[in-house]
Amino acid sequence: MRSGLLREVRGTCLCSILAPWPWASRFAFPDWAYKPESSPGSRQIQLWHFILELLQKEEYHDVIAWQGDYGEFVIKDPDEVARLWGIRKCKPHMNYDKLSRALRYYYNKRILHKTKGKRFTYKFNFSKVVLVNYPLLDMANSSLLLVGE
DNA sequence: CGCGGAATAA
DNA sequence: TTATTCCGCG
Repeated sequence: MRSGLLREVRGTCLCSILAPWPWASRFAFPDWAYKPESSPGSRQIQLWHFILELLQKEEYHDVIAWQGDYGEFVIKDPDEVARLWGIRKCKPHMNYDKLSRALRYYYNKRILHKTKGKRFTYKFNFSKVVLVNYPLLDMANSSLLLVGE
């Protein structure tokens, strides 16, 4: 996969977070963030997977990037993110209005929530997401994953 | 902008 | 079920 960024925690493949914070190395991303569309069990690419994908690549730091608290990110260029998402999903008429509606559906699912007052800023509920994706993961021994929420 | 209902698609 | 599309409201 992505050698160099990989860590092994209780059998679960994790990738170190690519963030500018000094304490960033203490945290990690579960590998579902990098799960290819073709992998067994996964259907079409999900929006939050795509968001994580962009967040993980430094070439998009002017488009979308981590900023603020752990799990918090800012969409610096809404039109560009929408354009990229539209290309990925073959939806040429995608725009931020529609993309943001999809993000809002994540609120009830507890995958994301809005950082109120901060424009284009959302925050991942990593602890919830990880529990959902890795129900058997021993959270007591994976406190590094529980910082969000 | 940000929100969430409603209809519809895949 | 996860979006996509459209939209009225604050």
